[in-house]
Amino acid sequence: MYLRCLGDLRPEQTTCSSEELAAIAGVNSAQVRKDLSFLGSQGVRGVGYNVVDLGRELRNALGLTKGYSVAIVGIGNLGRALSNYDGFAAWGFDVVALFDADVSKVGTIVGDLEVESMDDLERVVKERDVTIGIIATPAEAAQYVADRFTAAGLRSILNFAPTVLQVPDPVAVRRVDLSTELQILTFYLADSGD
Amino acid sequence: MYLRCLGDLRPEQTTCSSEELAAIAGVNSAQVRKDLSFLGSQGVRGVGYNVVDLGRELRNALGLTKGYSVAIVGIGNLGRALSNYDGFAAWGFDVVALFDADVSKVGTIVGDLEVESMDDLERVVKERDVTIGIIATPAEAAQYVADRFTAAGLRSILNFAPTVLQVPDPVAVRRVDLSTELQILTFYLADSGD
DNA sequence: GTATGTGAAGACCTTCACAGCG
DNA sequence: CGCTGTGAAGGTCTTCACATAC
Repeated sequence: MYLRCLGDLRPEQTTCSSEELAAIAGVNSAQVRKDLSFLGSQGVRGVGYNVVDLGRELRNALGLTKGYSVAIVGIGNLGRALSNYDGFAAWGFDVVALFDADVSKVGTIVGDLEVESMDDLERVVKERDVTIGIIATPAEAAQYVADRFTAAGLRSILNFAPTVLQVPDPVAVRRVDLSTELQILTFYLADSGD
Repeated sequence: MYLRCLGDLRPEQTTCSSEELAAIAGVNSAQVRKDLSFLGSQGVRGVGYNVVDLGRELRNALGLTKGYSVAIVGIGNLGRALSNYDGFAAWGFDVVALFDADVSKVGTIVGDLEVESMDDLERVVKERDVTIGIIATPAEAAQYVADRFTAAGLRSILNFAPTVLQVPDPVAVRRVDLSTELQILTFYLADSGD
């Protein structure tokens, strides 16, 4: 988030205070300093943080120094949108493979990639050095895909299916559940008497 | 999340323990009981929670008893995917309006809706009783759209643009940032020495 | 003077452990 | 006996406040 906020600054701005970052990120300035202190002492007292240095250190800590190859399973509306999402490339993420269980979709072209068969998942993951798998399938298929990803050696999964995945310990899963987000909003609506 | 987990149970299952829910949700069983105690005493000692009753109470607390109308601004890949997303309807969310600033998109049909002009936003929001706004625009436009939404009286915004929105107090914003999710995964990768 | 880095305090969230009820 | 509901304990995260450094 802080890395993104740095991008919101005017390009000519060389230095940035915790107060300023806090305002952009919408958090407390003490929070910013605590968080950034994780990187070691990057700031200069009386001045603030050097924008370029801080950006480099954040990228470093996040492991964004090299590119990552991403595979997407489930080429429905969401999978297609993710395949074409510019935001990934901007941060060094490269979508290198698309899969779908539906044989009628296999072979079709989405963006500049061909949809491939689930049969080839393990092979392709290895050949193209995929490190992150995205699940954009219906809920029923998600656990199966997660198992296949895990078997293929992936240790990072982004799950858009509305299910909690069971995965072995070294595998990290992030879940994005669109309906849940809306439900959380309606909770606030109900709470404020609407 | 618990509401979703209830849906994962076998249909004939009338009762469900906190232990069982915890396993499905991937959390501690004490957590489940604490969370559900927010609803008042719904469980029966020695037995568990009545699935139907618990579902009703959760729906109630979340304010999911009535339907909500949703408007989407920004009909790119993501906006289009969201327009067609089945998962919303299943929880009583009804996408009733699509907007885009690009005049060449205005008038085109996406799903069963026509993309409308930003000029009509306030009018349409009122006419169709929209309560939730989804922002699927580029980052640059997001704050402007949020301001328009706020001016139109919306108090719930789901933001897919990679920006922190500044909104007045009664407005609730949830942010879903796809790139950030991937970056969090790479942090774990870096952390575990990959 | 200004802004960081950080102990200490406070708020919040999670887990334990068990009394109490069906 | 089984499982909830919940005080108490234990964590973790956030904020305050100020010594410290430029």
